[in-house]
Amino acid sequence: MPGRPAARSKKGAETRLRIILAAADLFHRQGVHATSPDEVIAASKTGKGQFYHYFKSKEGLVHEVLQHHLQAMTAGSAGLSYEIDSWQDLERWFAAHLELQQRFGMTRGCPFGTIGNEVTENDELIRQDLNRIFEHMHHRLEVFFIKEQAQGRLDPDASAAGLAHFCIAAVQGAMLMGKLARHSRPVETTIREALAHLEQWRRRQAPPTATAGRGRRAPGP
Amino acid sequence: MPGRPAARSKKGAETRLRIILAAADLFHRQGVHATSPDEVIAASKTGKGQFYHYFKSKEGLVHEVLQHHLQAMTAGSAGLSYEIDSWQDLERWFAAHLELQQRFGMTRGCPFGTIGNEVTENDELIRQDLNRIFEHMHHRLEVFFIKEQAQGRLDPDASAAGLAHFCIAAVQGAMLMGKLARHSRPVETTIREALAHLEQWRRRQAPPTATAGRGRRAPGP
DNA sequence: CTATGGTTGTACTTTCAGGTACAGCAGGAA
DNA sequence: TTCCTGCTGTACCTGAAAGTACAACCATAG
Repeated sequence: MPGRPAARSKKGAETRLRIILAAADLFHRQGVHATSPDEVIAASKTGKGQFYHYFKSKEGLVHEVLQHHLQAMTAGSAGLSYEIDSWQDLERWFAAHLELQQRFGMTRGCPFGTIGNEVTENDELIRQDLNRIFEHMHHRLEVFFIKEQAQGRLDPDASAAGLAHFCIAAVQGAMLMGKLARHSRPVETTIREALAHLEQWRRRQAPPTATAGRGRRAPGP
Repeated sequence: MPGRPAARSKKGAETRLRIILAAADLFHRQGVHATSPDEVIAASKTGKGQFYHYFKSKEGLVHEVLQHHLQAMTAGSAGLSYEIDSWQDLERWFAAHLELQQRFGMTRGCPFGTIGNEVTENDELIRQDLNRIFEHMHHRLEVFFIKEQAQGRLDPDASAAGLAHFCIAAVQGAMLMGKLARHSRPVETTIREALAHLEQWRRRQAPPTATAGRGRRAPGP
């Protein structure tokens, strides 16, 4: 039970949320290290009193921001939908990342990747928070792939978990490239290739007859 | 012509290099923002005098570190070979990233990705340095793919530039995931899928007869 | 109305990041 | 030798980042 992380009145909850949202935006724009409490305070139109009333430290704020993101993801209220129940949803999920990048003039990456790359060996708590976020994304994707396999719309030889990692990694890496290039082409082409790869696994029931083992599996160990 | 970026004596050059190498390692471990000049000075066994004698500011040091990396890449003296002249070389290139991650106990990502995600709109110089580094990697890969196409070992319909982006993004994203998960599985599986995707394009001359247009192309616009 | 507990604003403190100033040294050229 | 120039060490300075202290507010339960 930490200091006093929660607000006990409606007004307090609003203030707290304003701080979290302002911080989330600043973290996305410039990362955690480059963002000072004073900046967050200014952006959220609050004061130092409130800040340290609701968050025990800057690290505590980061933690709460990530918790907020995670909650938004699970609740479906995130800016980007992680409800993936069809291939079309999956394509939308990819496209949403491209749009996210474009929305900020190609100057930002993924909020989680931005924060994630700042993590060091001392930031255990934050690292775990981020890991949970990515595990959640991974889980959503994996479940979708497994379901598709069960429905016979995805090669049963495919590794659902592996494909999920692959999708996330492609998107994360692509957004980094796009941000550094200040261009959306890296994102577009990477997404295109990633989708093409999924397309390969898709609808390939690997009839045990002819084409089996013709190099379609990922190379073994 | 900035202050005095270059060393004029052999001893000076050694000191300068010690600082660059120490900084490169610290940046890789904990990022730029989390690394202070004092830390670099301590790690390189030098003093403030030397530091500001050879580098006009911390940002200047970052720039020089990246230039050093770029030079190492072009000279082939980087820890990781970017000479890609065969599919085996390409597999080695992927594998080298996995080894890099494992060498540090899965606690670090790619040095460039780590720095790259810290870049904001104010760090134009650094952003351009990083972009050049990634462009260099991209160019190496693209040239390889083009050559393979010329040799008839890669589908001429493939986008060499797109595949290059795809490879880099996959590796970058994978290393971020691996660092956050403190595990190498995300990297392994992502690399596996990426290679499987390349395998698809490879040796597929798309004989204009039978299999043409059977969903192998990336989806068009 | 008045305590009581949550909420808010302001002033202060501490530490450290980043950088300057400057003095001393070293080693080759003249 | 004595310069001259580059190299090295130390002391110092300034501002900002992070956090503390505390007083005042307000809302409402009793």
